[in-house]
Amino acid sequence: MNDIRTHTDQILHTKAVRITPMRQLLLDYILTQNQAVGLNELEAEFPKADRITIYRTLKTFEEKGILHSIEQGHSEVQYALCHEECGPEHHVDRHPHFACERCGRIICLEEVFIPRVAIPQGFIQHDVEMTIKGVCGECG
Amino acid sequence: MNDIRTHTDQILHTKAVRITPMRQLLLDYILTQNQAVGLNELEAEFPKADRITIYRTLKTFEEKGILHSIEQGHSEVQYALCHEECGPEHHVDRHPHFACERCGRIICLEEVFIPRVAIPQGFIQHDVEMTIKGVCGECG
DNA sequence: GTAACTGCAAAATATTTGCATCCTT
DNA sequence: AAGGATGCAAATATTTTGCAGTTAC
Repeated sequence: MNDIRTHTDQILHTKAVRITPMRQLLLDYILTQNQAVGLNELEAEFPKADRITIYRTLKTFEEKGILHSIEQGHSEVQYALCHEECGPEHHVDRHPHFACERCGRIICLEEVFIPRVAIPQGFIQHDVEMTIKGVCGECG
Repeated sequence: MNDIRTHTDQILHTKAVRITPMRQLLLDYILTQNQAVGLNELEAEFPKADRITIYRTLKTFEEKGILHSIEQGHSEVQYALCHEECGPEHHVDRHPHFACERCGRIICLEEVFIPRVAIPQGFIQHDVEMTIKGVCGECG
């Protein structure tokens, strides 16, 4: 327990994000999940917390390189933990995401490398997003 | 001009979608674009058309395999033309999309093949979505 | 002390459904 | 004729901004 808290503060400190109770609370929770989380889930998990503050905390975490966002489909944006090297204006989360059609979970496939594809002449690539849709191991 | 109209009707007929003026209008327009379109663009292009009808037309086109949807980012869903083989419950639009950070256009990279990546044991893959973000040839 | 964070309010944007009427097949 | 499409209305969901009070550093 204390380890998690310590880890949380460490992350916040490393990424130059002010340590506040709200941020500790949210990051603690996200660290225990091994799937991406969305705003609605966090709001349900912490009913006392203000929805807008959670929203802005996620945005801050994304901007500072603690979380990365995943666009899953016609629903809500999901957030998952970043690599350690991520920082402001610098994300290296180039792994695919798996979106389960049954349970709706978004799972980071961190061990899977996204192959670089050829883009047309004159185009500049900054980032890639890859989402695989199907049925996860627990639902299959 | 007549060629486009004929082509439009051909597509509608082939994909078993009833031919109506609204659908001809929208599909005609989409056929002339070589980038993905969104609901707002279509509404602006056809001010007399009902927004909800456009919305449902896009949904129908997607369901019947005429258009496929692209989730670009924290904005609106975009739609682009399908391959000919696409039909209800059967999409084969497995090409990457390029999202330009300057002009916001979504361009289908139809000639680029999405490499198949390894997914964990027990997972079943149904579909892939890949979006490359950067600067397009015209903006670079 | 200062800049940043929080909570409350409110708005802007996007997505979706109901229903009566009209149109395509 | 019958089932599907359209337009009007309205609801739901999602994302975003403003501002005053509070807090971390």
